[in-house]
Amino acid sequence: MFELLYKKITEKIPLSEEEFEVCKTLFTSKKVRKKQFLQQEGDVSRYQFFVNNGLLRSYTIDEKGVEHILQFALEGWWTADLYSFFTEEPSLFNIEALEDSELLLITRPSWETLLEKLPVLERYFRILIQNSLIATQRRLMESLSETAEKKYLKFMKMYPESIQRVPQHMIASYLGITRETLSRLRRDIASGKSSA
Amino acid sequence: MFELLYKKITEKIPLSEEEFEVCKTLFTSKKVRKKQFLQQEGDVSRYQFFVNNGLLRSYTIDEKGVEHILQFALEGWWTADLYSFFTEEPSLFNIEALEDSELLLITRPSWETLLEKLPVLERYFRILIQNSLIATQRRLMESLSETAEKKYLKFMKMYPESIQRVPQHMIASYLGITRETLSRLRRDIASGKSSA
DNA sequence: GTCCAGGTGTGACATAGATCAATGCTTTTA
DNA sequence: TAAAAGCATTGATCTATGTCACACCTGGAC
Repeated sequence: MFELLYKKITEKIPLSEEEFEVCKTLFTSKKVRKKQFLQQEGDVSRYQFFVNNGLLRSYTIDEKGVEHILQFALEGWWTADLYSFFTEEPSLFNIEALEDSELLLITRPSWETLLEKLPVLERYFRILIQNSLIATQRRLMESLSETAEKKYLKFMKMYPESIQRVPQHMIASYLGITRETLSRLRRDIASGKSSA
Repeated sequence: MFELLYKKITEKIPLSEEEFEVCKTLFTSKKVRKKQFLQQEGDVSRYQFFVNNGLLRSYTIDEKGVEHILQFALEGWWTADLYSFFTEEPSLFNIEALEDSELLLITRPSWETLLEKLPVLERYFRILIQNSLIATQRRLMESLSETAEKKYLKFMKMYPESIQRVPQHMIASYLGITRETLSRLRRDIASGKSSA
Protein backbone atom coordinates (compact mmCIF):
# COMPACT_ATOMS: atom_id res chain seq x y z
CA MET A 1 0.00 0.00 0.00
CA PHE A 2 2.65 2.51 1.06
CA GLU A 3 5.73 1.06 -0.62
CA LEU A 4 5.62 3.31 -3.64
CA LEU A 5 5.19 6.45 -1.55
CA TYR A 6 8.10 5.45 0.68
CA LYS A 7 10.23 4.77 -2.37
CA LYS A 8 9.36 8.13 -3.91
CA ILE A 9 10.10 10.07 -0.74
CA THR A 10 13.42 8.37 -0.08
CA GLU A 11 14.50 9.05 -3.64
CA LYS A 12 14.60 12.73 -2.66
CA ILE A 13 15.37 12.80 1.08
CA PRO A 14 16.54 10.36 3.75
CA LEU A 15 13.68 9.03 5.90
CA SER A 16 13.76 6.03 8.22
CA GLU A 17 11.03 3.43 8.18
CA GLU A 18 10.13 4.43 11.74
CA GLU A 19 9.64 8.02 10.74
CA PHE A 20 7.60 6.90 7.78
CA GLU A 21 5.14 5.17 10.12
CA VAL A 22 3.69 8.63 10.80
CA CYS A 23 2.70 8.89 7.16
CA LYS A 24 0.78 5.68 7.27
CA THR A 25 -1.54 7.07 9.93
CA LEU A 26 -2.25 10.30 8.06
CA PHE A 27 -3.15 9.08 4.60
CA THR A 28 -6.28 7.24 3.60
CA SER A 29 -6.51 5.01 0.59
CA LYS A 30 -9.17 4.96 -2.05
CA LYS A 31 -9.96 2.87 -5.10
CA VAL A 32 -11.75 4.51 -7.97
CA ARG A 33 -13.05 3.20 -11.24
CA LYS A 34 -12.47 4.63 -14.68
CA LYS A 35 -14.47 7.83 -15.29
CA GLN A 36 -15.00 8.46 -11.59
CA PHE A 37 -14.46 12.03 -10.38
CA LEU A 38 -12.28 12.83 -7.41
CA GLN A 39 -13.08 16.48 -7.48
CA GLN A 40 -15.32 18.73 -9.50
CA GLU A 41 -15.08 22.35 -10.51
CA GLY A 42 -16.64 24.54 -7.83
CA ASP A 43 -15.76 22.21 -4.96
CA VAL A 44 -13.16 23.18 -2.44
CA SER A 45 -10.26 20.82 -2.95
CA ARG A 46 -10.05 18.67 0.20
CA TYR A 47 -7.21 16.33 -0.75
CA GLN A 48 -3.86 15.94 -2.33
CA PHE A 49 -3.72 12.68 -4.28
CA PHE A 50 -0.83 10.29 -4.65
CA VAL A 51 -1.32 7.74 -7.43
CA ASN A 52 -0.38 4.20 -6.37
CA ASN A 53 -1.52 2.85 -9.66
CA GLY A 54 -3.78 3.94 -12.45
CA LEU A 55 -4.03 7.29 -14.17
CA LEU A 56 -5.75 10.59 -13.39
CA ARG A 57 -6.19 13.83 -15.25
CA SER A 58 -6.98 17.33 -13.99
CA TYR A 59 -8.63 19.80 -16.31
CA THR A 60 -10.71 22.97 -16.59
CA ILE A 61 -13.61 23.75 -18.88
CA ASP A 62 -13.62 27.23 -20.43
CA GLU A 63 -16.66 29.42 -21.21
CA LYS A 64 -17.03 27.81 -24.62
CA GLY A 65 -17.18 24.38 -23.07
CA VAL A 66 -13.71 23.35 -24.24
CA GLU A 67 -11.64 21.18 -21.91
CA HIS A 68 -8.03 22.10 -21.13
CA ILE A 69 -5.91 19.47 -19.42
CA LEU A 70 -3.46 20.74 -16.81
CA GLN A 71 -1.92 17.42 -15.88
CA PHE A 72 -1.94 13.67 -16.28
CA ALA A 73 -0.91 11.79 -13.13
CA LEU A 74 0.58 8.33 -13.50
CA GLU A 75 1.81 5.89 -10.83
CA GLY A 76 4.09 7.63 -8.35
CA TRP A 77 2.83 11.10 -9.19
CA TRP A 78 1.06 13.61 -7.01
CA THR A 79 -1.85 15.68 -8.16
CA ALA A 80 -4.06 18.31 -6.54
CA ASP A 81 -5.38 21.78 -7.02
CA LEU A 82 -2.84 23.47 -4.78
CA TYR A 83 -4.57 26.81 -4.92
CA SER A 84 -7.90 25.51 -3.72
CA PHE A 85 -6.30 23.06 -1.28
CA PHE A 86 -4.43 25.85 0.51
CA THR A 87 -6.84 28.76 0.22
CA GLU A 88 -10.10 26.81 0.50
CA GLU A 89 -11.45 28.78 -2.44
CA PRO A 90 -13.59 26.78 -4.90
CA SER A 91 -11.50 24.90 -7.42
CA LEU A 92 -11.47 25.58 -11.14
CA PHE A 93 -10.36 22.03 -11.86
CA ASN A 94 -11.94 18.65 -12.30
CA ILE A 95 -9.92 15.58 -11.36
CA GLU A 96 -11.03 12.35 -13.01
CA ALA A 97 -9.76 8.78 -13.20
CA LEU A 98 -8.89 7.72 -16.74
CA GLU A 99 -8.30 4.13 -15.55
CA ASP A 100 -9.30 2.14 -12.47
CA SER A 101 -6.89 3.56 -9.91
CA GLU A 102 -5.61 3.16 -6.36
CA LEU A 103 -4.84 6.38 -4.57
CA LEU A 104 -3.52 7.71 -1.29
CA LEU A 105 -5.33 10.79 -0.04
CA ILE A 106 -4.26 13.37 2.50
CA THR A 107 -6.42 16.18 3.87
CA ARG A 108 -5.20 19.65 4.69
CA PRO A 109 -5.22 19.11 8.49
CA SER A 110 -3.37 15.80 8.13
CA TRP A 111 -0.90 17.44 5.83
CA GLU A 112 -0.22 20.16 8.43
CA THR A 113 0.21 17.50 11.09
CA LEU A 114 2.56 15.58 8.83
CA LEU A 115 4.83 18.57 8.36
CA GLU A 116 4.80 19.35 12.08
CA LYS A 117 5.81 15.82 12.96
CA LEU A 118 8.26 15.38 10.10
CA PRO A 119 9.59 18.82 9.21
CA VAL A 120 12.13 17.15 6.95
CA LEU A 121 9.24 16.64 4.52
CA GLU A 122 9.21 20.38 3.86
CA ARG A 123 12.30 19.64 1.82
CA TYR A 124 10.64 16.74 0.01
CA PHE A 125 7.67 18.86 -0.97
CA ARG A 126 9.90 21.78 -1.89
CA ILE A 127 11.84 19.58 -4.30
CA LEU A 128 8.67 18.07 -5.71
CA ILE A 129 7.06 21.43 -6.34
CA GLN A 130 10.29 22.86 -7.67
CA ASN A 131 10.49 20.13 -10.31
CA SER A 132 6.88 20.70 -11.15
CA LEU A 133 7.52 24.44 -11.53
CA ILE A 134 10.48 23.85 -13.80
CA ALA A 135 8.45 21.49 -16.00
CA THR A 136 5.48 23.87 -16.11
CA GLN A 137 7.69 26.81 -17.05
CA ARG A 138 9.17 24.78 -19.86
CA ARG A 139 5.73 23.73 -21.06
CA LEU A 140 4.60 27.35 -20.99
CA MET A 141 7.58 28.56 -23.01
CA GLU A 142 7.04 25.76 -25.53
CA SER A 143 3.35 26.53 -25.81
CA LEU A 144 4.28 30.12 -26.68
CA SER A 145 7.06 29.37 -29.13
CA GLU A 146 6.53 25.98 -30.83
CA THR A 147 4.23 24.84 -33.61
CA ALA A 148 1.56 22.23 -32.91
CA GLU A 149 3.70 19.56 -34.55
CA LYS A 150 6.80 20.27 -32.48
CA LYS A 151 4.78 20.30 -29.29
CA TYR A 152 3.38 16.89 -30.14
CA LEU A 153 6.79 15.44 -31.01
CA LYS A 154 8.24 16.74 -27.74
CA PHE A 155 5.31 15.32 -25.81
CA MET A 156 5.87 11.91 -27.43
CA LYS A 157 9.51 11.97 -26.40
CA MET A 158 8.83 13.18 -22.87
CA TYR A 159 5.85 10.97 -22.03
CA PRO A 160 5.89 7.92 -24.33
CA GLU A 161 3.86 5.99 -21.76
CA SER A 162 1.05 8.53 -21.71
CA ILE A 163 0.83 8.36 -25.49
CA GLN A 164 -0.11 4.70 -25.13
CA ARG A 165 -2.60 5.10 -22.33
CA VAL A 166 -4.38 8.37 -23.10
CA PRO A 167 -6.85 8.93 -25.96
CA GLN A 168 -5.58 11.29 -28.63
CA HIS A 169 -8.20 13.92 -28.13
CA MET A 170 -6.97 14.38 -24.55
CA ILE A 171 -3.40 14.74 -25.68
CA ALA A 172 -4.63 17.39 -28.10
CA SER A 173 -6.35 19.12 -25.22
CA TYR A 174 -3.16 18.96 -23.12
CA LEU A 175 -1.19 20.49 -25.99
CA GLY A 176 -3.74 23.22 -26.58
CA ILE A 177 -4.76 22.14 -30.07
CA THR A 178 -7.94 20.56 -31.46
CA ARG A 179 -8.31 16.84 -32.02
CA GLU A 180 -8.69 17.48 -35.75
CA THR A 181 -5.38 19.31 -35.93
CA LEU A 182 -3.66 16.53 -33.99
CA SER A 183 -5.17 13.91 -36.28
CA ARG A 184 -3.91 15.74 -39.36
CA LEU A 185 -0.41 16.35 -38.08
CA ARG A 186 -0.10 12.70 -37.06
CA ARG A 187 -0.99 11.76 -40.63
CA ASP A 188 1.67 14.12 -41.96
CA ILE A 189 4.29 12.81 -39.55
CA ALA A 190 3.49 9.20 -40.49
CA SER A 191 3.61 9.89 -44.22
CA GLY A 192 6.93 11.67 -43.90
CA LYS A 193 5.45 14.89 -45.26
CA SER A 194 6.30 16.70 -42.10
CA SER A 195 9.44 18.47 -41.04
CA ALA A 196 10.17 15.66 -38.56
CA MET B 1 20.19 46.53 2.30
CA PHE B 2 18.52 43.47 3.82
CA GLU B 3 15.32 45.00 5.17
CA LEU B 4 13.16 44.02 2.23
CA LEU B 5 14.38 40.43 2.26
CA TYR B 6 13.74 40.16 5.99
CA LYS B 7 10.28 41.59 5.55
CA LYS B 8 9.48 39.18 2.72
CA ILE B 9 10.68 36.13 4.64
CA THR B 10 8.83 37.03 7.83
CA GLU B 11 5.65 37.53 5.86
CA LYS B 12 5.67 33.76 5.27
CA ILE B 13 7.48 32.25 8.26
CA PRO B 14 8.65 33.40 11.70
CA LEU B 15 12.36 34.22 11.81
CA SER B 16 14.20 36.13 14.53
CA GLU B 17 16.59 38.92 13.66
CA GLU B 18 19.41 36.84 15.17
CA GLU B 19 18.65 33.94 12.88
CA PHE B 20 18.45 36.34 9.96
CA GLU B 21 22.05 37.41 10.62
CA VAL B 22 23.11 34.19 8.89
CA CYS B 23 21.48 35.38 5.69
CA LYS B 24 23.45 38.57 5.70
CA THR B 25 26.71 36.65 5.54
CA LEU B 26 25.61 34.44 2.64
CA PHE B 27 24.25 36.95 0.16
CA THR B 28 26.23 39.41 -1.86
CA SER B 29 24.79 42.59 -3.25
CA LYS B 30 25.13 43.96 -6.71
CA LYS B 31 24.07 47.09 -8.52
CA VAL B 32 23.36 46.84 -12.21
CA ARG B 33 22.44 49.39 -14.81
CA LYS B 34 19.60 49.24 -17.26
CA LYS B 35 20.28 46.77 -20.11
CA GLN B 36 22.95 44.95 -18.17
CA PHE B 37 22.84 41.15 -18.30
CA LEU B 38 22.96 39.04 -15.17
CA GLN B 39 23.01 35.81 -17.06
CA GLN B 40 23.12 34.77 -20.67
CA GLU B 41 21.80 31.76 -22.54
CA GLY B 42 24.38 29.01 -22.49
CA ASP B 43 25.87 30.00 -19.13
CA VAL B 44 25.38 27.84 -16.11
CA SER B 45 23.19 29.80 -13.75
CA ARG B 46 25.34 30.62 -10.71
CA TYR B 47 22.91 32.73 -8.68
CA GLN B 48 19.42 33.20 -7.47
CA PHE B 49 18.52 36.89 -7.53
CA PHE B 50 16.43 38.83 -5.07
CA VAL B 51 15.37 42.25 -6.34
CA ASN B 52 15.82 45.00 -3.75
CA ASN B 53 14.76 47.59 -6.22
CA GLY B 54 14.53 47.89 -9.95
CA LEU B 55 13.16 45.46 -12.48
CA LEU B 56 14.50 42.36 -14.24
CA ARG B 57 13.21 40.11 -16.96
CA SER B 58 14.12 36.54 -17.87
CA TYR B 59 13.55 35.34 -21.41
CA THR B 60 14.50 32.81 -24.08
CA ILE B 61 15.14 33.32 -27.76
CA ASP B 62 13.68 30.68 -30.08
CA GLU B 63 15.19 29.36 -33.34
CA LYS B 64 13.52 32.13 -35.32
CA GLY B 65 15.09 34.76 -33.10
CA VAL B 66 11.85 35.65 -31.32
CA GLU B 67 12.07 36.49 -27.63
CA HIS B 68 9.71 34.88 -25.12
CA ILE B 69 9.55 36.39 -21.66
CA LEU B 70 9.19 33.96 -18.78
CA GLN B 71 9.08 36.45 -15.96
CA PHE B 72 9.35 40.05 -14.89
CA ALA B 73 10.84 40.50 -11.41
CA LEU B 74 9.96 43.64 -9.46
CA GLU B 75 11.08 44.74 -5.99
CA GLY B 76 10.70 41.94 -3.48
CA TRP B 77 10.63 39.20 -6.11
CA TRP B 78 13.03 36.35 -6.66
CA THR B 79 14.21 35.25 -10.05
CA ALA B 80 16.56 32.54 -11.31
CA ASP B 81 16.77 29.71 -13.74
CA LEU B 82 16.05 27.01 -11.19
CA TYR B 83 16.80 24.20 -13.61
CA SER B 84 20.28 25.42 -14.45
CA PHE B 85 20.97 26.58 -10.89
CA PHE B 86 20.30 23.11 -9.48
CA THR B 87 21.54 20.86 -12.28
CA GLU B 88 24.45 23.00 -13.46
CA GLU B 89 23.33 22.43 -17.04
CA PRO B 90 23.65 25.45 -19.35
CA SER B 91 20.72 27.81 -19.05
CA LEU B 92 18.21 28.53 -21.81
CA PHE B 93 17.39 31.90 -20.29
CA ASN B 94 18.77 35.40 -20.38
CA ILE B 95 18.27 37.61 -17.35
CA GLU B 96 18.52 41.32 -18.00
CA ALA B 97 17.91 44.50 -16.02
CA LEU B 98 15.13 46.66 -17.48
CA GLU B 99 15.95 49.45 -15.02
CA ASP B 100 18.94 50.31 -12.86
CA SER B 101 18.56 47.76 -10.08
CA GLU B 102 19.91 46.68 -6.71
CA LEU B 103 20.05 42.95 -6.17
CA LEU B 104 20.97 40.38 -3.58
CA LEU B 105 22.71 37.32 -4.98
CA ILE B 106 23.16 33.89 -3.53
CA THR B 107 25.29 31.09 -4.98
CA ARG B 108 24.42 27.43 -4.90
CA PRO B 109 26.93 26.56 -2.14
CA SER B 110 25.76 29.48 -0.01
CA TRP B 111 22.19 28.47 -0.58
CA GLU B 112 22.94 24.93 0.63
CA THR B 113 24.69 26.37 3.69
CA LEU B 114 21.75 28.63 4.33
CA LEU B 115 19.30 25.74 4.40
CA GLU B 116 21.59 23.69 6.63
CA LYS B 117 21.88 26.49 9.15
CA LEU B 118 18.26 27.60 8.91
CA PRO B 119 16.21 24.56 7.91
CA VAL B 120 13.08 26.56 8.61
CA LEU B 121 13.78 28.30 5.31
CA GLU B 122 12.86 25.10 3.49
CA ARG B 123 9.32 26.10 4.35
CA TYR B 124 9.82 29.63 3.11
CA PHE B 125 11.14 28.45 -0.22
CA ARG B 126 8.47 25.76 -0.48
CA ILE B 127 5.75 28.40 -0.09
CA LEU B 128 7.48 30.74 -2.52
CA ILE B 129 7.83 28.08 -5.18
CA GLN B 130 4.34 26.81 -4.55
CA ASN B 131 2.87 30.24 -5.23
CA SER B 132 4.99 30.52 -8.31
CA LEU B 133 3.75 27.12 -9.52
CA ILE B 134 0.12 28.08 -8.95
CA ALA B 135 0.59 31.32 -10.89
CA THR B 136 2.44 29.58 -13.72
CA GLN B 137 -0.24 26.90 -14.02
CA ARG B 138 -2.87 29.60 -14.25
CA ARG B 139 -0.88 31.46 -16.87
CA LEU B 140 -0.48 28.25 -18.86
CA MET B 141 -4.20 27.46 -18.78
CA GLU B 142 -4.99 31.03 -19.81
CA SER B 143 -2.49 30.93 -22.63
CA LEU B 144 -4.24 27.81 -23.94
CA SER B 145 -7.80 29.02 -23.56
CA GLU B 146 -8.03 32.81 -23.83
CA THR B 147 -7.91 35.20 -26.75
CA ALA B 148 -5.07 37.72 -27.03
CA GLU B 149 -7.38 40.47 -25.82
CA LYS B 150 -8.50 38.64 -22.70
CA LYS B 151 -4.95 37.73 -21.82
CA TYR B 152 -3.97 41.39 -22.05
CA LEU B 153 -6.90 42.57 -19.94
CA LYS B 154 -6.08 39.99 -17.26
CA PHE B 155 -2.45 41.00 -17.31
CA MET B 156 -3.43 44.65 -16.82
CA LYS B 157 -5.52 43.74 -13.80
CA MET B 158 -2.92 41.44 -12.29
CA TYR B 159 0.18 43.57 -12.83
CA PRO B 160 -0.91 47.20 -13.26
CA GLU B 161 2.52 48.34 -12.12
CA SER B 162 4.34 46.36 -14.81
CA ILE B 163 2.09 47.91 -17.45
CA GLN B 164 3.56 51.28 -16.47
CA ARG B 165 7.17 50.24 -16.31
CA VAL B 166 7.59 47.75 -19.14
CA PRO B 167 7.56 48.61 -22.86
CA GLN B 168 4.56 47.24 -24.72
CA HIS B 169 6.49 44.98 -27.00
CA MET B 170 7.78 43.11 -23.96
CA ILE B 171 4.30 42.71 -22.58
CA ALA B 172 3.31 41.30 -25.97
CA SER B 173 6.21 38.88 -25.75
CA TYR B 174 5.17 37.84 -22.23
CA LEU B 175 1.64 37.20 -23.47
CA GLY B 176 2.82 35.24 -26.50
CA ILE B 177 1.54 37.67 -29.13
CA THR B 178 3.28 40.09 -31.50
CA ARG B 179 3.71 43.77 -30.76
CA GLU B 180 1.52 44.57 -33.77
CA THR B 181 -1.35 42.50 -32.45
CA LEU B 182 -1.05 44.12 -29.02
CA SER B 183 -1.03 47.57 -30.56
CA ARG B 184 -4.18 46.80 -32.53
CA LEU B 185 -6.08 45.31 -29.65
CA ARG B 186 -5.17 48.25 -27.43
CA ARG B 187 -6.64 50.54 -30.07
CA ASP B 188 -9.82 48.49 -30.13
CA ILE B 189 -10.09 48.47 -26.35
CA ALA B 190 -9.56 52.25 -26.19
CA SER B 191 -12.15 52.95 -28.88
CA GLY B 192 -14.71 50.73 -27.20
CA LYS B 193 -14.89 48.46 -30.24
CA SER B 194 -13.75 45.51 -28.22
CA SER B 195 -15.71 43.04 -26.15
CA ALA B 196 -14.31 44.62 -22.99
C1' DG C 1 -25.72 -10.95 -32.11
C1' DT C 2 -27.02 -5.71 -32.25
C1' DC C 3 -26.64 -1.18 -30.72
C1' DC C 4 -24.52 2.76 -29.16
C1' DA C 5 -20.94 5.65 -27.15
C1' DG C 6 -16.45 6.94 -27.58
C1' DG C 7 -12.82 7.59 -30.44
C1' DT C 8 -10.46 8.80 -34.93
C1' DG C 9 -10.08 10.62 -39.72
C1' DT C 10 -10.90 13.98 -43.38
C1' DG C 11 -12.87 17.58 -46.46
C1' DA C 12 -14.43 22.52 -47.04
C1' DC C 13 -14.31 26.74 -45.23
C1' DA C 14 -13.45 30.56 -41.63
C1' DT C 15 -10.54 33.43 -38.80
C1' DA C 16 -7.31 35.14 -35.21
C1' DG C 17 -3.17 36.45 -35.26
C1' DA C 18 1.41 36.57 -37.78
C1' DT C 19 4.25 38.68 -41.17
C1' DC C 20 6.09 42.29 -43.99
C1' DA C 21 6.77 46.96 -44.88
C1' DA C 22 6.52 51.72 -44.07
C1' DT C 23 5.88 56.03 -41.00
C1' DG C 24 6.62 59.02 -37.30
C1' DC C 25 7.45 59.53 -32.38
C1' DT C 26 10.62 59.97 -28.34
C1' DT C 27 14.78 59.11 -25.83
C1' DT C 28 19.53 58.24 -25.58
C1' DT C 29 24.05 59.14 -26.88
C1' DA C 30 27.81 61.35 -28.74
C1' DT D 1 21.83 69.54 -31.44
C1' DA D 2 22.17 65.90 -34.60
C1' DA D 3 22.23 61.13 -35.43
C1' DA D 4 20.87 56.77 -33.97
C1' DA D 5 18.22 53.57 -31.50
C1' DG D 6 14.13 52.17 -29.49
C1' DC D 7 9.32 52.12 -29.63
C1' DA D 8 4.41 52.34 -31.23
C1' DT D 9 1.16 52.38 -34.97
C1' DT D 10 -1.12 51.07 -39.17
C1' DG D 11 -2.24 48.86 -43.75
C1' DA D 12 -2.03 44.80 -46.78
C1' DT D 13 -1.55 40.22 -47.04
C1' DC D 14 -0.63 35.36 -45.51
C1' DT D 15 -1.15 31.11 -42.88
C1' DA D 16 -1.60 27.79 -39.16
C1' DT D 17 -5.07 26.25 -36.84
C1' DG D 18 -9.98 26.25 -35.68
C1' DT D 19 -14.80 25.11 -36.92
C1' DC D 20 -18.38 22.41 -38.80
C1' DA D 21 -20.12 18.38 -40.82
C1' DC D 22 -20.03 13.76 -41.81
C1' DA D 23 -18.13 8.93 -42.20
C1' DC D 24 -16.13 5.00 -40.19
C1' DC D 25 -14.50 1.83 -36.70
C1' DT D 26 -14.35 -0.66 -32.28
C1' DG D 27 -15.54 -2.60 -27.88
C1' DG D 28 -18.54 -3.02 -24.28
C1' DA D 29 -23.72 -3.19 -22.67
C1' DC D 30 -27.86 -5.36 -23.22
